[in-house]
Amino acid sequence: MVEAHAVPGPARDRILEAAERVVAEVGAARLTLDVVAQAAGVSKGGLLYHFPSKESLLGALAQRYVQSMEQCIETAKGGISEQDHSRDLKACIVGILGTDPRSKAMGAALLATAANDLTLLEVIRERLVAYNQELAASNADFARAAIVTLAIDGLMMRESLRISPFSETQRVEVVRELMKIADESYR
Amino acid sequence: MVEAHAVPGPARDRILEAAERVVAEVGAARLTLDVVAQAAGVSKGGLLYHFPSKESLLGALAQRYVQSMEQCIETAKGGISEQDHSRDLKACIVGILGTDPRSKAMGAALLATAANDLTLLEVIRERLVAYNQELAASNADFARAAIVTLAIDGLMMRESLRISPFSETQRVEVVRELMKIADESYR
DNA sequence: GTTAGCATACCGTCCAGCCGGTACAGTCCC
DNA sequence: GGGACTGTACCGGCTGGACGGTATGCTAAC
Repeated sequence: MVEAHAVPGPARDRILEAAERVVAEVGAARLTLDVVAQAAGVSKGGLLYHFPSKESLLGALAQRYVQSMEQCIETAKGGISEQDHSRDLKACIVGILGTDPRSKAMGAALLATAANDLTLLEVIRERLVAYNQELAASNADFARAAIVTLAIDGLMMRESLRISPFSETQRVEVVRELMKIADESYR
Repeated sequence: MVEAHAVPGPARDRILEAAERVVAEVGAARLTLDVVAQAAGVSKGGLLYHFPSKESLLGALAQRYVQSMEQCIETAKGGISEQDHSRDLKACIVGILGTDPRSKAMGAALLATAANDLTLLEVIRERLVAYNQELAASNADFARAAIVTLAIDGLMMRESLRISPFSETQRVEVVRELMKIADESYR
């Protein structure tokens, strides 16, 4: 069972966070309104007050995915020198593949949304398109930088689905090599 | 609606193929036994004769994912020189990101299985672990080669979820660059 | 006549969404 | 200040439909 964390704060956020926990722990198929409500410490009626339908809950999860991504990257930027040419790309690597707990929940949000309705992911696509345009307009080697972002996504997905074959040391190697390729992308 | 393709051949394969079509067209959440049966041109009883439970159907989809992957790669090997040191890795790129229709269905199989029960993906993890061991034992630059495989997965996933931001020409660029990194991995 | 390969009808459960409530904090009027 | 009214936030039982699975019937092949 997914326990109800007595987390304070706005009910809306508690519900979204609870939904991510439910997906991570019992799977996207068991993401029911009752279970989410219980995990969030709210009644079903209370949940439906904030999210009038399951679809709206899933849409909010997709939105949250985008926000978490931006926040993780923004936070990670703080740890990288402003002189570094590949700062943005490295922030993606560190932000998403680092230890930020928000990044762990992102996979759950993506999976839950994707499982129920692919069109709800449009908001994520828009964000990726914007990022892609930035990349194309920058002085980076486009293809090489794009591959870095793809590898980030690939690793995140594998870990969300628990099918990553890497040992801990291998993972460290991979992340370090990603940083190296990020450097190679800018010159 | 998902039309019933009057595809001949063994019913079992027709059902699995139909399931992949259903997921690709209407989403993993609407992958119901009734819909799959209809799409495969079989009755529900007929479907349940071949797959006694939904779980067994999903398990077979995961198996099929592994098989499709191996076949796509094997087929692609034919188009690459035996002298090429990075032949195996390049076969992955071409096989999975190429035009083979089987590779298109793989994302659907993965998504459907993941949405319902992550433990059914174990068979996929095992295959990845095996491949990872091959890679580690080879004379390739491990991290660099691993990144190629991760980027392949990342791109495949984005395209399955229809959130890939790349234009057609950008995609070609990315694939070409992947081939280049594959070469860099072996020397 | 027995088995393989289906089809049809049906059952029980689960779940999304609805609805009739409750509690409470304003706030406007008198 | 106190009654009437309104909006916000939330509760929990209910129901109708969907969906997984069962039970049974049918037919052609061997």
